[in-house]
Amino acid sequence: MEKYDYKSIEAKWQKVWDEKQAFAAGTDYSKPKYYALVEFPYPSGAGLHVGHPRSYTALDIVARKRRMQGYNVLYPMGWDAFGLPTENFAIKNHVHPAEVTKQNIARFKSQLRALGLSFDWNREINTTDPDYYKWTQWIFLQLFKKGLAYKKEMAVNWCTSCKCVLANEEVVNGVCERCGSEVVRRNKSQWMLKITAYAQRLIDDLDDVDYIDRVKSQQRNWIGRSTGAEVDFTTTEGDVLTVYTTRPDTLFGATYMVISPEHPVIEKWADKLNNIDDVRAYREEAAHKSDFERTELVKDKTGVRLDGVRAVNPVNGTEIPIFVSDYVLMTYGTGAIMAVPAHDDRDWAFAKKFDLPIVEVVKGGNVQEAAFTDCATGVMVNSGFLDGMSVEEAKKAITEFLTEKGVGHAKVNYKLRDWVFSRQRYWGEPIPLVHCDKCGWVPVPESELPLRLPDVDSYEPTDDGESPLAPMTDWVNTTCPCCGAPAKRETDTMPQWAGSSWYFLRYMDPHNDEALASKEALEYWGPVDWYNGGMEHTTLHLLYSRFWHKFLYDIGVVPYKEPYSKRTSHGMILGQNPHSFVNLPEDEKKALIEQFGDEKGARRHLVEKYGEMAEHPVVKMSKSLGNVVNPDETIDEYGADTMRLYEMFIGDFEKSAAWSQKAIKGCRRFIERVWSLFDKIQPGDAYSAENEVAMHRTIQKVSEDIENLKMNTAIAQMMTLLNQLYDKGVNRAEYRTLLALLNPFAPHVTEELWQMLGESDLLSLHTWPSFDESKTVESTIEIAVQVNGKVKGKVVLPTDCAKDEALAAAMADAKIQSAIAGKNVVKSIVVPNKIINLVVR
RNA sequence: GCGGACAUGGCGGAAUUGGCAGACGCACUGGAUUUAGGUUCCAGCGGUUUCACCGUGGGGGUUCAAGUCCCCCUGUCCGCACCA
Repeated sequence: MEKYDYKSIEAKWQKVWDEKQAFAAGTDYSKPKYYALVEFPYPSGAGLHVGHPRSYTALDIVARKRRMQGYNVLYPMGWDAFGLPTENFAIKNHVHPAEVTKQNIARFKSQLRALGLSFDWNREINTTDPDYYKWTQWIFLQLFKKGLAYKKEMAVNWCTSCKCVLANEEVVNGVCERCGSEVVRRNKSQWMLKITAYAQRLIDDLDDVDYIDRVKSQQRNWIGRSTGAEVDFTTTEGDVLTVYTTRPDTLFGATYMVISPEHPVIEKWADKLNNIDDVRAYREEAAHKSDFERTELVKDKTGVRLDGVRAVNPVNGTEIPIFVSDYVLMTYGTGAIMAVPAHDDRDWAFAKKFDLPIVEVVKGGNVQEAAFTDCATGVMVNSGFLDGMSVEEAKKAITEFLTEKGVGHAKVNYKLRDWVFSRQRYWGEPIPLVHCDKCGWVPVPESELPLRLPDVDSYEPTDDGESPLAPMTDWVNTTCPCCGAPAKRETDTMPQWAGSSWYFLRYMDPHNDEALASKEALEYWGPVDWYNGGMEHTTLHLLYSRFWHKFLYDIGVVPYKEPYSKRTSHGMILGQNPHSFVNLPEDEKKALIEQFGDEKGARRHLVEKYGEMAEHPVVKMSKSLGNVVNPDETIDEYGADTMRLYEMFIGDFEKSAAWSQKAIKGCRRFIERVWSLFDKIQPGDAYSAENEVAMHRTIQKVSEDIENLKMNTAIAQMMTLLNQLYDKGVNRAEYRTLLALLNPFAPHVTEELWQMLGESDLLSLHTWPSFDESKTVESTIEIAVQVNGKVKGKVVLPTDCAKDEALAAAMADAKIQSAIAGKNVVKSIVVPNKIINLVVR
């Protein structure tokens, strides 16, 4: 038999699949459909990362299995190509971003093709294609027409390096998610999308979809629903200050109030405040703090008391002071709180610092030492008519009381904020709106879409926060579609998340120029049956696209309320840290130990030299560490089949895993052994008696494991089977089944071997093997026999044999007899087909 | 601080959900083939004082039986973070 020549085999079958259009999704809508989806990549200049194929291969396996099971499968791929890195590269190298995008896509595409992924390339999409973003703009216009897009002057997150506004979701620990630079607050007029209008539905409908739990809980957490009450406090100025609280039960314990530095009432009261200068100074200080500084100082509370105005507690008439402090946010609730230091950690810290009274209203802790925040066990005290109630009872009673008196009511709040939707950059979808002095903001007529990005001389972002499109007067100056008067175009563009918020719909009917997709296609293909992607998109892309989809559902464009039936998530592929002690070559380890006394000293030295990360043997791949694994080289050295198999075998799919240049060899050996087994095939149309159970078990295990993304154990099972076939012999029927099971994982080599068997059809489109559950069990089974819980012997019994028979066989065993000799068997447990345990004394 | 996940050989990881811990692979050790290296094949591979005992981060508990269930502790990772 010839040598396993993976290079020519892989090239050959990729060409055949392409020529035969083997993986094109069919348009026969009477067949059962399956829509498998992976997140389309941002085509960066760095090319494909070894992390990309982990997700793509896993769902490729699912898609290939579904095809073999007879489904009409849609497994598409495209490009999320708008975005800053491309624009920055274009600026630096004086090329048009469209040109950069084209080159990057070409590279990505050839890399993906080399992996043998069964994408339907006829349906390839690109978010920067005007025929695509025409519909992104169209959806935006529908949002605008329904009042869900609005422009607002507000404090926004401004990345000092990207010179661009960021969404809340793009700010991580006070710095830019993308570039890590400082993010500051700036007041700017921005387009906003009212995602908050969908907050409750985005929570509720999670009950109807099959997402892994951590995705659901992270989304719920991000939306942040809380229930409580709004309470009106009158003030000595007569104005009413409304607060939001989740603990209305503690109202009797409110000993002061705090308002946010941005609260409008401050300027209203300016004349009445004896210390207005101090208050203004404090407000200025707070405004100039970056998000980073504000979160840095979490522990230390600052604030200024409003001297001259006091509030009145509505339940007991007590006059209480009002403070300004930046621990109260203008963007949540009403921007004002009632402070109950006895039962809230932050209020407690503030009260201690400013020496304010702490009044216990829920019994159960020592409120002079720490706030008592437990809601489950406490009993109300010092609270008039609430005394003696539990916290839950008191919440209900006080809310009813406030409602009756007209000074409060139950209220639900969400942490979720509206989506800041404009960016002051070039490489994004133009926002299709025109501003007319007479008519205000007017949509570009739908017949004029797409509104194309004009060519500009400079893509440079500007320090004053204007879009690079702003100086393009020819483009900017237009006429009002409404009244014909001179008007100006919006020059901001959409954020990168726009194009990806609906792309899965376009795959269903990618060439339609009359609608984003036809009704029939939307009805047939949707919703996505299985969507896999990264955890980092849980609160961004995944939430945004659910929002857009619900909106499209509301206006009758799509016929179902959730876009994705099932969502799973893969772990990252990490690299070895070359600076970590355990990864050093042995001689270097020795040298360091000698130099610094012991391993501890050597490690300390490495931490001093390279920082804390030296203690982590496994880290993210990065150019600076030189631990980036190049997929092209890996495919060149081992082949795509080996690479696919290894990425699936590397570990638990949901957890991050470290790439090992050594471990990949095991997968290559496995394929070589499958190849070599070909020479040992005996004739036979049915499984041999010796292998039958193993065959059925393997089919069952592989079939089930694929559904649960347990690819590592599916492969282990096939390896076990292969070992047995080497041991016990293999016939044609067995070999055919092995090839079919392995095909989704290693499609090229199995296709080649299939052809070598004399088959003329494509294995990729052949039927998936079936198993008979009754044939997955052996007729006899070896059972461990324990004495007092310790294994003392083993007996071979017929499967499902009677308990007394099993017990008799165990007692007859010589080893067991000696283990229980001279003792009394006081109890015997027989679990059929599992274990026998004798309790002796 | 709040929420979630996790802890098993030298390493990645299995364990039918309470029933023989360490499947499968990597690395390693011996042997065979080979001029040699690589490849391939055979055997071994948790620990120890090896006819046995001890072993799933540590301590307690439930049970005939615990990696798996309960309580406490320690550690790691992730998400959110002054959200009232």
